[in-house]
Amino acid sequence: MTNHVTRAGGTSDSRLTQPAYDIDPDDIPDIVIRRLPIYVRTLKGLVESGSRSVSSEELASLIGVTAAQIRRDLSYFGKFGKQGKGYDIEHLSGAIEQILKLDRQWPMVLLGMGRLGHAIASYRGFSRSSFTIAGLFDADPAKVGEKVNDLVIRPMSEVADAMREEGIRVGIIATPRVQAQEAADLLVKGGAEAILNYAPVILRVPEHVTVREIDPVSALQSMTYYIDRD
Amino acid sequence: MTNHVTRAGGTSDSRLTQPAYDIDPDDIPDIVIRRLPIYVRTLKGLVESGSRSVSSEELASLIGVTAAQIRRDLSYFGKFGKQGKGYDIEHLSGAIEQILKLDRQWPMVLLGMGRLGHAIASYRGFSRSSFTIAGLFDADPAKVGEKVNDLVIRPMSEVADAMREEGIRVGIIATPRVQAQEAADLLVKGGAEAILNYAPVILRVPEHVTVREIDPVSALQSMTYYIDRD
DNA sequence: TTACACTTGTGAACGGGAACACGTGCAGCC
DNA sequence: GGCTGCACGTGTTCCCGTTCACAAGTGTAA
Repeated sequence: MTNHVTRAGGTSDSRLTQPAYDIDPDDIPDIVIRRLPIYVRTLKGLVESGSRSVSSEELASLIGVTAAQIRRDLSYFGKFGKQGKGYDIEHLSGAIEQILKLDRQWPMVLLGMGRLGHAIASYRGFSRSSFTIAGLFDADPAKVGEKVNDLVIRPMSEVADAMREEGIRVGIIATPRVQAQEAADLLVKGGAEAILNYAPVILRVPEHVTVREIDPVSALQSMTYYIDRD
Repeated sequence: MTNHVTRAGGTSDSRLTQPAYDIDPDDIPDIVIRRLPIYVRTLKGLVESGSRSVSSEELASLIGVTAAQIRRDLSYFGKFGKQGKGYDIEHLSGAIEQILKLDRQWPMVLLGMGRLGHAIASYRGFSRSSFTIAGLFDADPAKVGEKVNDLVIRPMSEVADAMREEGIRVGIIATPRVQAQEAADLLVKGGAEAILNYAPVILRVPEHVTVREIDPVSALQSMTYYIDRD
């Protein structure tokens, strides 16, 4: 995690071009990075509604944060707005997508093809974004060979090789809890740099690998704390 | 959100009893609350492995946080440990479950019975915890009447009434994006205090309603930022 | 019984992200 | 074309969660 973020070249949008050289990704709080997808999503909604530009104030009220926070967040990456005018929606949206490297397709492997794995494999939300499930894997020989959405389930042992061959660096873990760490190790062996973990375990991975947890049960378990009456 | 947290009565475990009166839930950072389910989960894992007690140090390294943080987190709710000894695993686990109100069953309604809704309805992770899906709802008349795991899909218009009748205060939204706010409004109307939202939208809800987002696409989109090479 | 090793609970210090507040520059209008 | 006002970008302040550090309590062993 020591390279620089916004690559030269890319789009030919010459107005509103930001410098954005010499930004160390490590200097930007992760919390800021996690807000960026929300900004993109909201901006795309605004495009649909036909707007050309937004102020930080409007965007903020749409998202439910403060305008100052949006301005500060964006300032980490450059200058995207015009004083007195606001932000050009399409431009800003594109710029953030570029920052997040969403201006390309990301193939992913999916590990664990039980009920959850099947559901994820069929989930349409991924394909609508920049992500494609390109490989399905399961440790159970009985499941290997089964066809799901034009993909054949392959044996777990082949994950690392498949990732290297196909240049895949994003993995999804949907195995049972006890096999999740093992799955993570395989992903790391295959060169994974990003892991989406649906198993309720804290994974041990090297420094350079990012992990995000999807944990609906924890989410529910923390919400009940706030429920008032019995 | 102005009542007090740890109710009197409950378990009869008289050793290691903490005071815990006069704790205002609002005074405790939400981030702390969100860590508690992880503590419980880890403690339960330790029970299985046969241990009797843990130190904050051990627990911390298991979870991947600092020992000081665990001690501080727990201190918001009372005194659960013994100096020189650590924490009694079973007791601490039970105490946190009580704090989170996991010492009972929470029935939930599930709104939106598309692919995602079906997957959630069949998800075993909920039933293994303190949560049960008690009602399925969809706006599409064609889906109404369909039976899924012993439950019949009911029309969306009946949500609020059903919740009040059955005393349900937790809802899951699995509708398409554009119907999610509408679904949230119905849940609020039915008296929901906790909403688990799988739709990629920011929901507008009254102050006293807690919402947690499950958003795998955002998670992926923020991770690609950190991926190094092309 | 005393000494010692261990670990908690918490006051105090620290650090980092959020919010404030304003100088600056662009836009639009008379 | 000059003037007015709006909204960005950012130096500064503030706040809150995290970490430090240690006094005090507990168990063990000689």
